[in-house]
Amino acid sequence: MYEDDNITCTPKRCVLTEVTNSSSYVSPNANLKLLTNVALQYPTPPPSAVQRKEKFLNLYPLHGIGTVEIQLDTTAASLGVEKRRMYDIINILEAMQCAVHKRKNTYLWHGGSRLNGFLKMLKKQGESLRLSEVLRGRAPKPPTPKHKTLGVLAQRFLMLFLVEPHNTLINLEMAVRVLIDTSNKYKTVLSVEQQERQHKSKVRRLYDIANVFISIGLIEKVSGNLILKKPVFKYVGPYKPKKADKVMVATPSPITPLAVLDSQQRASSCPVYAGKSKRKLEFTTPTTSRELKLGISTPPHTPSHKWDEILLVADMELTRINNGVML
DNA sequence: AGTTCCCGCCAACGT
DNA sequence: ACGTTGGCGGGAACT
Repeated sequence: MYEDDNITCTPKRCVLTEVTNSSSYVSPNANLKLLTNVALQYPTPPPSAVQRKEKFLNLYPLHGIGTVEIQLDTTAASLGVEKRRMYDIINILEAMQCAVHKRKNTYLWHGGSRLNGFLKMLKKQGESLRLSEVLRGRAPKPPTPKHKTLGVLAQRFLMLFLVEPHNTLINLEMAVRVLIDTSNKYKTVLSVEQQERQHKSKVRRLYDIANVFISIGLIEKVSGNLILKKPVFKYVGPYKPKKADKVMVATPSPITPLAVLDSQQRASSCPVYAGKSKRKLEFTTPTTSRELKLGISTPPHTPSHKWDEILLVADMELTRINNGVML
């Protein structure tokens, strides 16, 4: 994937004099200038920013290169992006265990070697967090840590897919509602528009995350959705959660988000953000956690019907709206 | 007019 | 102090 993919057609080839209407000889330097000017006459590809992630993964592919060190500053330079943007990418990748923070400015790149195992663990954690139920408004949202939010958000976003039947469609709005704990223990009641801004902000984060996930082939954007105007995503990654057993349509039970649900959260159930050092949030490595054999004994078949999927999403939307109304 | 995402301020943390 | 990370939201760029 190269960034000039955007150029839909190659400009017709012609001699310099044809475009510059100058026929006299010019020095190489002047020639260069001319070329630059000429180049500017043609449609330029958009300042490849969306492709930052692709560029990065081009440099550090998921497979093929072993374990290598990544220097943030030099990588940023070679990608032609500011360093700040490197964090956006690497934090998400780190949350997927593709890289570990080694020391200042340095990450160790593992690529996708640990991905499968990690996905299994994420699924486990997603179950511990009862995300399936949270999705349907039947369980309290897990508390969100205050640090490493991008990484945690990324992990939990992925958990949603892993915990649900395969091919479940998830949209960002819904994910944010589910994943972001809006309860602030300090009665600093956020105004409606504050909540609004916060929500939008989180959706922005999720866009970044989703794009990285797309880049590493974990999810796909499902376009042409006629029912919901917002984009929905589906999991297409390596480790298939489970065979879709009969897509069940969640009961649209409007529930009171936080009132009904008093949290009997157990910290033990979410090792994701264990560790209390403010910044130092290690994401649990599969090596340290005891072996988790996932007993997915879900044989069923019934290849999920597209409409069932859509219904499910629509239903979740409904639930979401219901919840929203009662905020 | 809404969706998607770029960009950079600046705070929180580390040294 | 000063450098490194990264939360966060305005608003540009795209539909």
